[in-house]
Amino acid sequence: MSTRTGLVRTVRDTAKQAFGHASLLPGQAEATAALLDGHDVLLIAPTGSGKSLVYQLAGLLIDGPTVVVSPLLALQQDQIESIEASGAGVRAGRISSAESEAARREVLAAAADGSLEFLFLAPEQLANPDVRHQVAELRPSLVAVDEAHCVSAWGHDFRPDYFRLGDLLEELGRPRVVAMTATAAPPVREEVLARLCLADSETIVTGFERANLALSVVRHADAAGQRAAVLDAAADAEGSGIVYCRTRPAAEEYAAALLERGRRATVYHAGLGHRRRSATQEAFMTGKEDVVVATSAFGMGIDKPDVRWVLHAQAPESLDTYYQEVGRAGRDGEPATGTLHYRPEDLGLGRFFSAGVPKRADVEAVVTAAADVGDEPRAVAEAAGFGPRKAGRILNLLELVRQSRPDAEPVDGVLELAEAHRNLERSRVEMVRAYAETARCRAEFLVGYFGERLERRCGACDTCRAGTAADPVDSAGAPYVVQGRVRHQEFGPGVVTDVEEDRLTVLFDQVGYRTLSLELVEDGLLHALD
DNA sequence: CGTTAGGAGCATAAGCTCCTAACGGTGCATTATT
Repeated sequence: MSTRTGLVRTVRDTAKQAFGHASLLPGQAEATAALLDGHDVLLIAPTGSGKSLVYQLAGLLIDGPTVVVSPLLALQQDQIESIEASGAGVRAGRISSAESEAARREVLAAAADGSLEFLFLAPEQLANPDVRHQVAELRPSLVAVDEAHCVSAWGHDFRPDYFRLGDLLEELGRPRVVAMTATAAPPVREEVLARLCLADSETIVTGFERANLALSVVRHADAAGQRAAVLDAAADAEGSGIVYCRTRPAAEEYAAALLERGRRATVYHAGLGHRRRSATQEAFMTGKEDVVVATSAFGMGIDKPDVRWVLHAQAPESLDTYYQEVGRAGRDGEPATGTLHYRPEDLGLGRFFSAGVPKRADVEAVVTAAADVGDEPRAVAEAAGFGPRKAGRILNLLELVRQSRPDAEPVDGVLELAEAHRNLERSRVEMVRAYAETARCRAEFLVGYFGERLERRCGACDTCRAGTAADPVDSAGAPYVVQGRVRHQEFGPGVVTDVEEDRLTVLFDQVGYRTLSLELVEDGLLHALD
């Protein structure tokens, strides 16, 4: 009997005694036992699969307080209430801009005397030196990073403190870390592991397949036809559903048109104010509203089991986003649909939103400022005369250059890294095109994008039903295998992410995803490394 | 990158074309006003 088997037994006993769970879901015991065994863990499991229980169990079983890093204040509130109502008899609290100074002192004092086990905060709080030092003095033994894909998705520019999270956790005394997310394609996994410095870690992945979800794509030639088709589909679809739009005006417009057609529809986006947003979410959760027409703001924390359909009025920015959004349909296991209304022109928005390469002069200004005033982002922003976001992004890139290529000239290094990142972002947009235009099984394609393999085609998507989808290629014995390292004469090193009969897709370090014809590659253009 | 709103030009005038400029997503925290 290994110690791991004994630890799994301990975890199961605690789940039963403290939380009243007679059995655990796939991955829960395994992930918790790995933490107890002294490892960091990257846990990739769908929403509703009980990721939270992993850090809750580990938090109870490991001495010392647990810090939970969570991106949204509303999400933190839900989790705190759920812990305090769980029957485990432990307290949870948080530090955020929504609490008074007195409330913050009380929470810190309770954590220090051991009466509060779980302390929630956003990365921006840890970026504040005062808060960070106070939290470090609690000697936290475990850190849970919830929605860990944010490190990659938001860290580069939108919320740069996510990018520094690994360094910030280092200053808490390097506690054990469990990073949790519902989706992470290989480059996202790699980035989360690297940014959070999870060296001696275990990655635990539970199923990506959603057998009850029928995927389809409707292609449009013009915007008017697209709009009409979206409205028809959303007006007639049975049960509750979500319509995803790319812009706020589009969401407003579709919601109004659906209301006019007699559908109980309401709009949700970040321009609407907190009160109205939480009212909309509540109305949707309780079934008072049938349809929510939303931007990507409507997402994290939405766990309504009986969403019957998710409809994308326009192409999403990436398949990572798409899987998250479409995955909100059919959590109850009953049949559900995910339909993408696709017009190639809509991919242009993805290009626009992905960050460009900064100007050389701006990079030079930040490098100079950092040499003068140090690495504190706010100080650098002020010294360089930039806004915090612009300065933060360049500073993040500079930090990466220092870590990965200490001998490089900093300005050139930053520009090269920014270019590689832009290439990756653009290639991810191209993967949306590839998904929309594929003749293969949609589910197989999507699951393959996340580095997993579907043994047989789903049988439920539009291409399977139309008979165009072939069975998955058996790559055993083939020269290129999924996850294998390769080197291309022009594009450099990369990892194979997909193998088809006549072509393969490779994620290159420098240029992102590329789909290559096997025929063209045969003349020594691509070499398998091992 | 793609869409659209608005102005200029044309010139029987009204409405058409052409051009340009502006706009487009996700949230933390902080700060100044009611």
